Amino acid sequence: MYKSSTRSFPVYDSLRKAIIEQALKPGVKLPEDSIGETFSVSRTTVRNALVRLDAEGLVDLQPNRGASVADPTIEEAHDIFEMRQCLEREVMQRLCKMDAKPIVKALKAHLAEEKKYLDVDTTRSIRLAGEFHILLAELTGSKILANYVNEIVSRCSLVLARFAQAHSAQCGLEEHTEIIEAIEAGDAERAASQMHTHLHGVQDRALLNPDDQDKDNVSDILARYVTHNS
Amino acid sequence: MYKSSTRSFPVYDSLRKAIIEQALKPGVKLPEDSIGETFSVSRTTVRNALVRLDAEGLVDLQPNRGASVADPTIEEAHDIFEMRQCLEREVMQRLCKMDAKPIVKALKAHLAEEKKYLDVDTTRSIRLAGEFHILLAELTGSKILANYVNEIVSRCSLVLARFAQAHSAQCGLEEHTEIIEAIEAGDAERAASQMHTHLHGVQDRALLNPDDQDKDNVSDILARYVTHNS
DNA sequence: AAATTAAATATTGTATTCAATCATTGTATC
DNA sequence: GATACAATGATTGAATACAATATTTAATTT
Repeated sequence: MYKSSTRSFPVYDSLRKAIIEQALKPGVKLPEDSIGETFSVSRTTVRNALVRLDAEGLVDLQPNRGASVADPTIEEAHDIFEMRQCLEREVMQRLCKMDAKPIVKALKAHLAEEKKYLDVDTTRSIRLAGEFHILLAELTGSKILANYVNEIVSRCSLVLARFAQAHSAQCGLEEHTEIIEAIEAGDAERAASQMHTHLHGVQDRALLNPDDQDKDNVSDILARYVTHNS
Repeated sequence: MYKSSTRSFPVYDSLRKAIIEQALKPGVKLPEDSIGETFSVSRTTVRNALVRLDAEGLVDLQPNRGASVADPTIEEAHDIFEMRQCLEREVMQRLCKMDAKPIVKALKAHLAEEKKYLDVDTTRSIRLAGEFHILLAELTGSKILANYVNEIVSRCSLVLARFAQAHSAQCGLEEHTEIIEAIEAGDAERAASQMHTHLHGVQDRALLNPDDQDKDNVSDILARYVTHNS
């Protein structure tokens, strides 16, 4: 998935995770210097990571003014969710045309994992909920589609970080279960509609009564993400 | 759209155009040195452009082995076209929910341009045909969707460069006309189906009897793209 | 002659350096 | 007290330099 230099990958990956897990909030400045110090790499290396994150829409890079965590407007927020609806509908339709057996097996395994950490490890729980959607996309067998879904799910996390009140908008486990059942039945119509309802729920809880957040500093937050593997 | 350093933009843009216009064929190596010389910039600057192009899927960046123009497999080629179908269907559905008047006006203006250069300037003609699809996406008002379409259209050019025999697979003007008519009628079903047929035609002509191409060098080709503003 | 190894060359990875631009603070003026 | 300006400091832009890794060529061995 990611290529390019060995050293910039950890920077890219840590920043990405920190943004998705909402430790780095939208609008926070990302100075090359301090990030470089945190990871003991040069600015050159940091910059590569930032360019990539900018291309993925997680970071906003402005000439001569540096990088900051992307800070979507409410319009962009809606756009992003609408795009996600489109992509995940496609995922549902494709999955329902395929052999359900191995797909359902993989999904149920993931669901078990989700259950396991529910009310135990919140951070992990949130991550797993997101990864459920990515797994769905991967199971279509299309790397391109999976990439797009991965990207849009990340950007949705960003939107939630920006507009939702703390963790109000999370994936419901039962809804994931229902989606799996629809796929098992090979009912594309139902699967797509379940997914639509599911995502719409998340979106509504997030965007109906948006709650403006305030930002804070970087270095200490980021420090916790250094070599924070898995 | 693109941000980041002033100097790397021309490099990014020229490479992008050269790849899309199929002057730089899939698999061709893109050494940082020679590209830097062509644009009179340092490798640092070139590299930024390459990282970005890699993120967009037009360039393949491998650790310690440099960059080359992406060289999609036949499976990826199908994936890319399928993805494009998905995205452009979305575009059609959105456009048909909107006020047709200004949309149709913009599209007809573009179509006139396409007609103007047909059989006159082949390169321009091909570019305009691609831009018709991008214009459609932009008219939805969603920057995110427009970006995705832009990206996927570029990647389709790459696929055509890789598998189609020279210019066998081009957009038909009449088909663009029919799409506009469907939008004018506000008939989402028909618009989507027209678009599907249109794209399927291009795909078929390209991927049914794929024709392996051979590659050649970079510098002289790129030279024609330096500050090729228009 | 074919295959292996070793040396030389070319290319990329990354840090460092200096220049250019932006942000901030302090000062003067109205 | 508010605004405009100037000087300082901080941050980014981009080239250079050196290290690490690949690739090519030549030499050696079988």
